[in-house]
Formats: sequence, C-alpha cells, structure tokens
Amino acid sequence: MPRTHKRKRVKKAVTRIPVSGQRMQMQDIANLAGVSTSTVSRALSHSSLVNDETRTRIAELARSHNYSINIGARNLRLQHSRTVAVVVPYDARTRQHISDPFFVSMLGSLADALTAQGYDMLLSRVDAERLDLVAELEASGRAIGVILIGQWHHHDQLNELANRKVPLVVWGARLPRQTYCTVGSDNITGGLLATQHLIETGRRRIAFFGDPELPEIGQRYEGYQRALKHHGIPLDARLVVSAEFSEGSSRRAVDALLEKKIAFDAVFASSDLLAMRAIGALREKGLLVPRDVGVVGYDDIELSQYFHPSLTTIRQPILKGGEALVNALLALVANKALSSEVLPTELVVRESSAPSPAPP
Amino acid sequence: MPRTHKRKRVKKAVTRIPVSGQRMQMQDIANLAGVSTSTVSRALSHSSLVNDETRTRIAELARSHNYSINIGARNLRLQHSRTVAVVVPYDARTRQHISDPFFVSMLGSLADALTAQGYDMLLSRVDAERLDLVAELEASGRAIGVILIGQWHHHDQLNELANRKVPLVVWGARLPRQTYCTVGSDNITGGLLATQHLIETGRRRIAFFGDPELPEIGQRYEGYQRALKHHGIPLDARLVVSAEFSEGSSRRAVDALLEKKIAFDAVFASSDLLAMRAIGALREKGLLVPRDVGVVGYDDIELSQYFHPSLTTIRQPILKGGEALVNALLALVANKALSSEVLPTELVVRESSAPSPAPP
DNA sequence: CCATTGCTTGCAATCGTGTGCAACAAACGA
DNA sequence: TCGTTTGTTGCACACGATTGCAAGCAATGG
Repeated sequence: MPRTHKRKRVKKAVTRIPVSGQRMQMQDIANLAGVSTSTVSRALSHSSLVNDETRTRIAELARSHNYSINIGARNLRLQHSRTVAVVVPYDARTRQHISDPFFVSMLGSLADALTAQGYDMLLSRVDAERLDLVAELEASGRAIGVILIGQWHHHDQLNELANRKVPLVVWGARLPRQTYCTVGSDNITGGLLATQHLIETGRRRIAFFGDPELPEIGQRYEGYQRALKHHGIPLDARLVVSAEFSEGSSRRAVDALLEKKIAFDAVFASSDLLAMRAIGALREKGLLVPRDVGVVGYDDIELSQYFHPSLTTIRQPILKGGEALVNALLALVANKALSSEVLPTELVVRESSAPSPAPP
Repeated sequence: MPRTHKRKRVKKAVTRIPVSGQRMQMQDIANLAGVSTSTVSRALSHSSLVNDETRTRIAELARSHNYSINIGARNLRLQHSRTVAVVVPYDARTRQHISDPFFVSMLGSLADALTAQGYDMLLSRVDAERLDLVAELEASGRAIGVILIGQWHHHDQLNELANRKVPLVVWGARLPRQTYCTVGSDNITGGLLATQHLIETGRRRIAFFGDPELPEIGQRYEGYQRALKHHGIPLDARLVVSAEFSEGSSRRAVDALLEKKIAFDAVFASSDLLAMRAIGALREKGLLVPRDVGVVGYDDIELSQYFHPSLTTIRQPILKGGEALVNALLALVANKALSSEVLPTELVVRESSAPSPAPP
C-alpha cells in the first residue's frame, strides 16, 4: 500500500504584508503596483511584453522603495551567474600574504576589467599545494570560472584541472604540453632585453636572481642565456642565484656571491621587489648602484620610479593583462575557441643601470 | 468568471538521468545511493537523523563523484549566506586604482580573517562619489554586509547608509556624530609620536604633508599640532601642504615649499607612499635625507625597510585591523552590541629620521 | 455582429536545497 | 498479542525569482 499523507498545506496567502525591517521582494512591489510578480519581473528586465506605463510605474516603485532583485534566486532560476573567482595561491608553510606589488596591481586590473563587463569578483586565497580546491569554487556555483594569478610550480595540477573541464585561466608562462589556458607576458624577450641592456651599458659579469624552476622566471632566465650567448659571454652558473620571493632571500643571494668572492658587475633580478631588496643588501656591503653594480628589475611596479636609484626594469602590460585574462575566461565559459596569449614586454631605462665608467 | 487553465503539467520524473558533462546534483547522489534527496541533504549536513552507515555511504559517493552542493540554492533556502563584500572606493575622475600599498595589505589581512572564519570575500570597486551603491551589495543578497576600506570625505554618506540599516563597517577614523561603525588605528597618537620623534632628533621646522580634510589625516594632523604645542614650537600654517594620494603631489609639495623659500628641516608625511615620493623629490633638489631633512612616514608598508634611506614610520596593526573589521561586521550582522574600535600605533625608527648634526 | 488580431497580464511550474511532519520498521514493555 | 517508543526515511512545500502558455481585453475587418 502506498504511503498517503493526510496533511494538505494551505497555499500561502498571495498578499504578503511587508513587515518593516524585512527585506523588500518582488511580491511586495507587485502588491504595491497592483500587478503580479510576473509583470514586475518582466518590467524590471525591460521585456517588451509590458505596457510602457506599467513598466515606468513599477520601475518608479522599485526605486523609491530601494528594492533590489535577489541575485541568488535569479541565478538559481536562470542557471547562471555573473561572478568570477580570482584566486591568489599562497604558501601555507610561510603563510605568505598577497604581497608582491605586481600581483596586487594585477588584482586591480582584473577588478576593473570584470566591473567593466558587469561581473562580480570573488577573491579567494588558496593553499598552493591544494590547487585542486579551486574546482570547488566553480562546482558549487560560487563562480562561473576561475582566474588564477601565478602558476608557480603547479603545472601538473593545473593540467589536471583543465582536463576535468574546470573553467580556468592562469596568469603565467605558456609551457609545452599544456592543456590549460594562460595569459602572460613575453618573458623570454623580457629577460633578453634586460640582459642585453646591461651588456650594452658595459657589464659582463651579470648575476641572475630568481628561481628558474618557476615557469615565468625560467623563461626570463632563458632570455638571459640567449642574450649572453648572442654577445659571446660565457654563462657562469655560479652567477645564478635561486632567490625566492620571500623576505631576506635577496640579502642571502648577495651575501653568497660576496662570500664566495664571485665577481659580478650587474644583477638582473626577476622581480622589482627582489631588485629593491638586492640594492639594499648591496648598499649594506658598500657597493653602490649603478656605480659598482648595475641592476635591472622586472614588472615595473609603481614604486620603481620613486626608488633610489630609480629602477630600470621590464614593464609588463598589466592593464592589457587583466583584460586579456577576463576575455579568455569568458570565452572559455562560452565554449568559444581560445588560445593562450603572450603580451609584449618593454624595457624601461632608469638610473639603476646607468653605464659604469669604463674599466681602467 | 474565474480563469481556468486546462493544462496540467506532468510532474517531473524523479529519476534524473545524470547526463555526462552536466553538473552533478543532490538528486543524482540520491539515485546512486538509493535514497531520497532529503536523506542526502541531511547526511551532508551531518544531521543526527541519518543512520551512520547511510551517511558514510552518501559522503563517499559525493566525494568520489566530486559533487559539491549548490551554494546559491542553499543560500536561498536557508535565507543567509557566508559572503562578505569588501569595497575599495576609487576616484572616478582620476581612475585611480587600488594603489596604496597599505590598503592592499589590509585587503590581504581581510582575506585571511574572512577565510579563517569560513566566509567568502566579494571584492568590489565603487565610485567614491556613489557610495550609496554599496547598499545594493547587501540588498541584492550578494553579501551579508560590507567592509569599506577608507572613509575619505564621505562621512555624511556613510552616516546615511548606517541609518538605512545597511550592515557596514569602515576602516577609518572615529568621528563625532557618527552612526556607522569604524575600526581604525590611533591616528592622533600616531601623529604625535611621529612629530615628537622628529622634535627629539633636533628638528624644529617640521612640514606636514597630507590632506587634513580626510578624517584619518586630520587626526594625524591633530597629533602633529599637539606635539608642537607640547614642545612650545609655534605652528606655521605655511608648513602644512595638502598633498593628496595621487602621483606627483609630493613633488609639488616640495616644490611649493622651496619656491616660497619656506625653511624646513623635517617632513611628517601622512603615508609612506607620500614620504617616499617626497624623499625622491627632495633628492632631485639636492636635499639629502636625513642629513638636510628628517622624514617620517605613516603605515609601515613592507617596502619602507628596503627604501633608501630606510623609512622611519608609524606602524598600523594591519593584521589586528583585518580581524577587528571582520569581527565587527559579523557582530553587526548578528545584531550584537558593538562599538567602534581604535587600535594602537607604534613608532618604528629607521634611517630617514636619524638626528641631524647640531646647528653651528 | 462575430471572428480575428495584437497587446498585456496572470497562472503555474521550475531552478537545487532544507526541513516539518508523517510514516514505517524494529525493538520493547506490559 | 498489542500499544508504545525509538530510529530512520520520504513527501511535500518553501526560498525568490523567470517564463511558456493561456486568457482577457480592445481594436479591427468582413
């Protein structure tokens, strides 16, 4: 025998009484206007199915009672949303914050680009070792897709995410055997320009600060190598110091070179932050920039021009980068064809690389 | 005669067939487990109403099919959400970005504090002249409340928002006749400490860079005044230069003082960014810091210690600030009693304020 | 005068999840 | 044997919006 239920609930009375302090909803506007919620819905979405007079009356009521449509309910019904997740991976061991000014500028650029297209931005910090968690952001409907700032060491994890069809776009380097979409700048050319510039200002012993294991840094290192080769300067592996983004590593890098008495007359630092710290460490050791050591950074963060000496650096197109990331993600979500994008970089010459006097 | 509808839709078949590529939902898990969605819902929310064996089986199924619950639907049903909006006002005329490193660090701190409490963070940029728009974030259900970074000139608008019962917490100064809740640092003491320190290092002609019309800056200026008074130094209004946050204003401030031949031997800049730019401008004019001019900044952003000369500054407790903002907002949303909070500030002495040699 | 057309509007179902109540089964006590 | 208790599960409705279809009304044409 099938189960039977005796209880029959009475349909909720249509006339919702708007309690003071309660959130206004469509039914309330409908009551005020003497129409149904259908009409209110259509009026507010500019449907042509509503009489002009009715539409303006409803719009006026909605505004004067500062009613805003409930986004959650709307998203549920429409089966989509206009929220994009932006994820900044962090290192759980060091509890390192969103700190590098370059990433921060990128955040601002993304906020602009998303706002311009009418999207909301959900900002998330995720443990770099648990990048698989970003899938949850999309699967739970929090966001239609994910923009990841920085690929770090996690090429494989990212490939796996892409294979699982997680809508994902990454700021970083384009690598071989890559199934996810990246937007980034031309790191090889950037590294080449920086190194070439130091060579042209008379330097020969150019140190490289940065971790070439990171894809973007690796490509800058590639450019560094090419420039050396092109000018017939032998690569000295001892000049390559794997400084990380963390505090103090620039100092350790400088110390290491000096302690081992490895001569150098220039530093190509793989970020402006590293460059600035390196300049500080050099100064502590009595070495002046650019007199004793020429320095070129990377990113062209805002402070580079106010630093002393002002910093020669490679500018990454941040504004374009943000826009490109957003466009790529939206294309991906819409199932449109898309390919990874590489944006141009540019050398910005300032004081920190001024030519050194010719050796005696 | 009442309307009648002939059409009667057939109830949707209970057995949803999970199409490949379609998003997994609760009904699919229910089918797989051979139970109803009610049981799945209860199992996933750890209700004690579900048999242990059933619960683990369902949990296992959900995990292995990487199902995540639809947050939107859940929020709609539960009438709440766990998303907090963080708003960074911007100046529409200058299109100025989220640029001041201090605000950025605050963003990171907020992200940490929110994540720690299990909240999502919606990051929004809003035209500073249209702060009323932040109400929409809450009214539309996007967020349960708003954390605003910086009150700028908009005390009245913020009061109005609070009067409209918009759940809102602001990073900034506590002002008289304020109906909204603020969290901020002790700007008066900060200004006092900075100025006192410059006086103690032998300076008498101390310029103030910043716009005292802004509440926080105004309080720092108040501290500046008190320190001067306490040491019997007359206030010279010509030394107060209303530099803004925007680029180039520090340079203009320095130029203005020099052109009018107003003597000064120190600068108290109301932010580290201003201080760094001021030092750059001074150097261009041949004035050395700290030899000719002692400089103290405000905020203690990360780069201050790497700057040359390293920057004496007033440290604001950013980590505590982020936590306090989040706690205040959650208390506000829960209708708990809460009051504005003032956090302690601290003088950090570095090179830029080293004592000048005694005058001959 | 009635059929047709065009313009507006409302009914009811729907999106995916949570929960009060009812129902069923098993265990228990009298 | 039968009522009661305890533990587990399902039905049906609700959350606040959108929309296909049907229906009402006025204007129009034959």
